[in-house]
Amino acid sequence: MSLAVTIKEAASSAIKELYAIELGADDITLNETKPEFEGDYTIVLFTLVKQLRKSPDALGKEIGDKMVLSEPSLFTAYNVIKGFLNLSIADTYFTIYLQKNSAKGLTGKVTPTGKKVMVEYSSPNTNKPIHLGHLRNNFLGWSVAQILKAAGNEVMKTCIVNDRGIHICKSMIAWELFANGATPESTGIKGDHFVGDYYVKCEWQIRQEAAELSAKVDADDYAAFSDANKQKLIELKELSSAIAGDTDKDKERLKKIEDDKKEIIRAATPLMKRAQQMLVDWEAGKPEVIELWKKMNGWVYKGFDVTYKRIGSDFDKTYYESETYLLGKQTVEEGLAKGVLFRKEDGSVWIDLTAEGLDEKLVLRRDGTSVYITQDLGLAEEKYKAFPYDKSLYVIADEQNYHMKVLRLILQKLGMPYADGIFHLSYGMVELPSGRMKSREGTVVDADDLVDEMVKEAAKKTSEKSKVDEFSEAELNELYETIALGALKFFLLKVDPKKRMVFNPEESIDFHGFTGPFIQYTHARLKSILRKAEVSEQFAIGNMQLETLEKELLLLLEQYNDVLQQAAMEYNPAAIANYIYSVAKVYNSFYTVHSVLKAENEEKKQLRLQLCKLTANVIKEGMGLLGIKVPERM
RNA sequence: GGUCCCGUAGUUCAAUGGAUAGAAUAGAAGUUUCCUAAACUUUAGAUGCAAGUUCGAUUCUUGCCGGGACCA
Repeated sequence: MSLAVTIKEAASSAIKELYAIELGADDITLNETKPEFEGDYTIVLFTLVKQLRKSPDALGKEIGDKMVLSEPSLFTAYNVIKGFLNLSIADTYFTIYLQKNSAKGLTGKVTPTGKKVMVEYSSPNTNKPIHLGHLRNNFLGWSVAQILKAAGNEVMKTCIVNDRGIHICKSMIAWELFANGATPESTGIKGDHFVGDYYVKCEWQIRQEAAELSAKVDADDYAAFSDANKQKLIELKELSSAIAGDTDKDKERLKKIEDDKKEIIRAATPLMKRAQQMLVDWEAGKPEVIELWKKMNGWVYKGFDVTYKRIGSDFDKTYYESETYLLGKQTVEEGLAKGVLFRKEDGSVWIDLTAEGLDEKLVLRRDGTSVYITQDLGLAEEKYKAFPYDKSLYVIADEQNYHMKVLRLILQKLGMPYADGIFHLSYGMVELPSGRMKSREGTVVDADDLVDEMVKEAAKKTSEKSKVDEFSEAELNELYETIALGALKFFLLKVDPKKRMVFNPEESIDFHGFTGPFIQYTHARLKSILRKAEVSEQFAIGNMQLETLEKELLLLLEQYNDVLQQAAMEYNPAAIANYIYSVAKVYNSFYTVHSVLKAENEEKKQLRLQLCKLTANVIKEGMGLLGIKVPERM
């Protein structure tokens, strides 16, 4: 049982004895005591005033007296200031804790919850390489899965690969047109980048064609368009000429008209038509299209494998959209039978979510083809069959909030037993100082490039510091990777997932302060000490007096399990990151003030060695939860 | 037009309704005969605006202003 819980229970039993009122641990507000006051933990008395009908000061005195009296080995003193009851915890509590825990690692202590949790994350598209935004997703998903495992859950990591669709066809078309049979092997370009380049080429070409078509449209040449679209374009033209365009509202309307026009023109370009046709051929299973598709996706997967391995993402099960995109139609049928869904006159199927404050939502087109949400309905079913979960997390960016809300609602209305367990772990987008990353404008930060650059930076910094002269080249390279990825992962995980964050390529690559390398460095220093002296587990340290910083450190270390539980409950790796950082920070302060190897006496030395060992363990495990390795030396 | 999210030092991030709002960076000033100075110490600097609930509000409610996302 953690110290915080122990204190709460002690308080609640004191209150019970004093006032014959039963309070649960949750009714007691417990904080760490602010440094300017005497004490370690603080009970906020205001919350108790109403129920116990006494002044805060009187309550503090009575409860404090009672607690110190009934558990003298735990509480050594108390004071009451302005409605706060500050309790001092006996040093022996910490020394005993230290002795118990320094020897063993911390993992495996948690009791299994018996709960199954599925975590879906990463979910890449096979038309472009992984970028910075994906990295946040990958790190977050992996870390949350790890945290949930550590908290005693059975976890299954899944990935849904978006391997079909019009965007995939675009890369294929461009490759056919421009590649002359080139391959990743022949060019030496990583497969995912290779394919991504053709996607970009295709987009670029489409824009050229669209510009030409647009000029024709402006000259009233509609030869390239169907009658219906010709009509629409003419209408749009008339509409826009009717708008004055000087107010903001007008400008907005004009922009919308312009966008509609662009969309129609884009769709009429030869390349878009070809891509559309290719998608039809793909769905029809046309052999040469399927073959090309397999070949190009194969290149992409080879590239992804390299990146995934490097950044440490892995999955227990991978779903492919090409295999799931037809799913969900049966679910729609069931929904119709149950009357949850309804069919409109044109044959399309909808769900009415107006009662929930949302709109009507299309779930099946009138020609019977799927929309995005159709297959998500089907995939949800598949996932539950494969792993009957209590919770199913979808790690998806917050731009999908509406979509995920609808998905969950539909499944709930259909009465699916797993619907309530669905949770959208929504995270904010990563932005650049100049704003949102846009692949069309080429402002996307590529993951491979970014990691390379950080490795280079890590190598430079390490050679400046040079405490690893005896390392082989292979060991050095491993160290650089460890530091670079440590910096990157920590940077992306230290922020609350829900919040949008800004990545500044120049400034964010930092190895000082609140960063991964700072913690890695602290760990290396710890290990350096531990290599120089034997830690004797048998040594009795039970009755020693603690220095302020020793106690402060132990107080923090003792909270490890509570923090883990909290992080698991909130699906929030940032809670771990913040905690580990404060551990490292306090340790560094301790390190400068007190010597371990040259401690005042042998007992102190042993105590501090054990303290070092426990600190190193906590740092290693905590960083492990974030997917960050800590080096033995750096 | 509708729904949702976000506004905290110059900048990037913290803060289960609790005490004088924490860090990091950038700025200023220091600390290497001693376990790794990627460290440590000192210093200055912030809750968008206006009401409300409360003993107490960065946190909850409402309105406004500003930024973003989505739906149509």
